[in-house]
Amino acid sequence: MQQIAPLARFLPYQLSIASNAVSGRIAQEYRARWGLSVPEWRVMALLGDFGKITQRDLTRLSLMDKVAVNRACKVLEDRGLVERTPNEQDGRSHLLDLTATGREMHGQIMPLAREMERRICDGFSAAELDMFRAMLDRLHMQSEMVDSDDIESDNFGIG
Amino acid sequence: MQQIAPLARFLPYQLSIASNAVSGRIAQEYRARWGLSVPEWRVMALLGDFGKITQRDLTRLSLMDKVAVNRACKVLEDRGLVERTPNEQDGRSHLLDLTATGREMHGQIMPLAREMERRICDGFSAAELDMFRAMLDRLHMQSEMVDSDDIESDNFGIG
DNA sequence: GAAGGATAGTTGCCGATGCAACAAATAGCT
DNA sequence: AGCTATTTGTTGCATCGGCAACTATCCTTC
Repeated sequence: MQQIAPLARFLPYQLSIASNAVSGRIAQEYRARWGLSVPEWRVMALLGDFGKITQRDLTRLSLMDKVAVNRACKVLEDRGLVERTPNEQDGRSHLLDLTATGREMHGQIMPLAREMERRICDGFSAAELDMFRAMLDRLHMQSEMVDSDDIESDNFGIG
Repeated sequence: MQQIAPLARFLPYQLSIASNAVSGRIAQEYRARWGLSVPEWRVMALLGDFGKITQRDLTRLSLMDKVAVNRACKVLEDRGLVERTPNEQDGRSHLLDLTATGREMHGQIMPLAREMERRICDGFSAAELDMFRAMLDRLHMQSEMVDSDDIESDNFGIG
């Protein structure tokens, strides 16, 4: 058991456990302080920035599943943090926005988010973080471009 | 909707969606080709490298929950890819290892893993990837060191 | 060697997440 | 206008993953 597992150098794995650790730590904080789940927190963050938008807009902005957005909105509405008004341009959807209570909570939530981000990233320069973000975005893109058939045909590059 | 959402610059969020995209893409591949879940794949990778070890060892090496390891082992055993032999040093546990069939599958799985990693990381230098891995590990560590009470006491650093 | 505590593995349960199917409304085509 | 396809939001269902509780075995201490 002295040997370092190759798994520990498999980048998708390292990415996964780092992401789980960071997200888990932040989720724990929001749950403990305000009883908010991650999707709920994301919706509040977006509504605070964008004001009256639809669930569809929230889905696109958050990159979450529309069902996750819908459930988060429902919970927030039941808690009186978010309100819906009819959308006169489109009868299928509603316009969502923070209530006064929701706006007040948003004012506490965002500073905590920034502070936790700052602490988690403590010790890295702005340039390092920018490069890190750029790499994340590119890995994200490139993972979606990998073509299965392509891999199949060359026998994993070992044939 | 022209504005770039601040959420898109929130590092834990970027980390989360990048990780989900990468893991999801790879998980899809393993599911389609061999019907393996991510935990099952990880167990096979570790058994291929370490040979006869216990579930406890697998839990430590994989950083997964012991329940996840147990369920993965059970599925792999039922599929005839993994076998248990009694552990003479400790009657509570068994020694797990790949069967001949499992070893054959392992021989196909690992090249695919490396090839997908290579394609997802295509365009980055070894130095960039090393730095990226180091940052992942450090973010992981630092997220676990953030102290709630500490944040509480300074009112999120906003006075 | 018996008792108490620790550890390995297992099971059940609950919450989170995602997809498929659906209803309501809109948009496009003729 | 009327028919069809698309889009938005919603519900139900299956799955996944983690935690708590439990059993069996081991270790320590007396």
